[in-house]
Amino acid sequence: MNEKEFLAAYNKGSFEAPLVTVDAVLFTYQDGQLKVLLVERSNHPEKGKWALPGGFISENEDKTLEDTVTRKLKEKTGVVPPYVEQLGTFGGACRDKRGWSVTICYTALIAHQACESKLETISDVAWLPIEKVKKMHLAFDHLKIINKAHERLIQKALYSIIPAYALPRKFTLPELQQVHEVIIGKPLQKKSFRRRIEQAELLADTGEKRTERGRPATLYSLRAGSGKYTFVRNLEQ
Amino acid sequence: MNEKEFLAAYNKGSFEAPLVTVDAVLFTYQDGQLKVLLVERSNHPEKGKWALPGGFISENEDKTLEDTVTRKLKEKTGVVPPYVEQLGTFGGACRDKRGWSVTICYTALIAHQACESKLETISDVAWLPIEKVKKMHLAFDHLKIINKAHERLIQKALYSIIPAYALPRKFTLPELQQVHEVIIGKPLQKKSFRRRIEQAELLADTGEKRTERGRPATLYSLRAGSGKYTFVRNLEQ
DNA sequence: TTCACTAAGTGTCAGTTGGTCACTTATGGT
DNA sequence: ACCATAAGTGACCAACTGACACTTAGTGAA
Repeated sequence: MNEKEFLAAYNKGSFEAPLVTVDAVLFTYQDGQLKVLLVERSNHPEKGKWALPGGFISENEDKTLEDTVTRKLKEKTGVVPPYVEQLGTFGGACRDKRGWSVTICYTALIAHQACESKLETISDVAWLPIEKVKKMHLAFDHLKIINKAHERLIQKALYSIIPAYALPRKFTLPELQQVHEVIIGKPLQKKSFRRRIEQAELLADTGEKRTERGRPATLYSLRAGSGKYTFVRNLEQ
Repeated sequence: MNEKEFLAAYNKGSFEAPLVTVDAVLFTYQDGQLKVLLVERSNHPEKGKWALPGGFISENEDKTLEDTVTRKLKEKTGVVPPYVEQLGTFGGACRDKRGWSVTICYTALIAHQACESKLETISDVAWLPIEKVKKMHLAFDHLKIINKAHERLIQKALYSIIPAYALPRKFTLPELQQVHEVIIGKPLQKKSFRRRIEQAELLADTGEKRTERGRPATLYSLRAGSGKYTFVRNLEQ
């Protein structure tokens, strides 16, 4: 079938288009764990199972795919996460029993504190530790998607300071190192970590300190405009 | 609109789903240049303009998105490229005048020799040098997509030997270096390049040599099973 | 006020990697 | 036999990274 034939069938409605959704793997750091935001499905198929937050494109409200994902995340968390990046698109004939489906997935990071109030008002949404999630049986192929998002996040933790977006605006270097360690799953050398971060010149010293047992730690924030230049070495993506 | 309402509208046909296509940026190395395979559009919209090869998902023929992209590339080149990787998905309300559209894009590499015979039989398909393409006015947002694919390919040329897939099965290290240099757009140091490649242990010495002025060059081939382990350093993608 | 405890942050050295460039090697042609 | 040409290597230096001991700045108890 060529393009002309396809479009003729499509316009007649005699062609079944794939179901298109936009989903997000939203990470945060809470209680020393890396957590993922999941939603309990209230509709068939896969009713009752945990799934990634997401939904259908709204041709009225959305101009871009990013509009869709941020709209959906705002519905669940009340805020737009500071970091959102496309992860990949998963599609196929068998991933949804209704037939061919395609989901465009995003990875996002947020400080859990930023959306605490909203989350308390919704019962079917929860932060779940990624280690626990990996043993669960999620809806569709969402576990595969989460695994891919985690793999990518590990790479980012090794070569960038993007994990900082999982923390509140002000944070200490030891805190940031903990986030990296939890993401990667193994301890990092303090000196090497700090060197890497400092060389990147992507953090701004707020001048403030935080004290709680031991020497006070300097509070840093992500430098303005570091959105696209968050990489420590001259790698990209 | 929640999921239930959406699905009700969708099933009634009262909801206009986005037009979903799968496209590919297929690169090759020919005559000292990096080239991209483009197709001249024979249908509205954008009729007559050059566009990326691609098309609609066939719910009969395709089980996965990779099936769609390889099927489409085989239609144009006669063969399935040895390297195909998802690049990203581009969607929005304005990129196609017909309304909301989504295109899932792939990057692919192939030796131009592998598809020469087929290409001679199709008149509206051509290898165009990327430098020329960047100054052209392509259909839809395809130039933006090609630029993104090129940026990603540059990163791969810096840290992997994936560009080897743009060459025939057997090639010399100086040839591979040329491909990398053309992709990156600047010369590379011979010794550093060779060290990087050798350390990766991803090439197999075929035992053969190729002579044409000067000392004969050793012919290498990509090691079997190096498909997913093509990276020189322990980076990922 | 002094001392112990804790955790942040630094100094330093050794091993590794990467850039540079001159050198050697293998071939064909004069 | 020698030269031209291009492949492939040796060797040095600078930069980066890991490892770990050390110093520093705070709290709280004697």
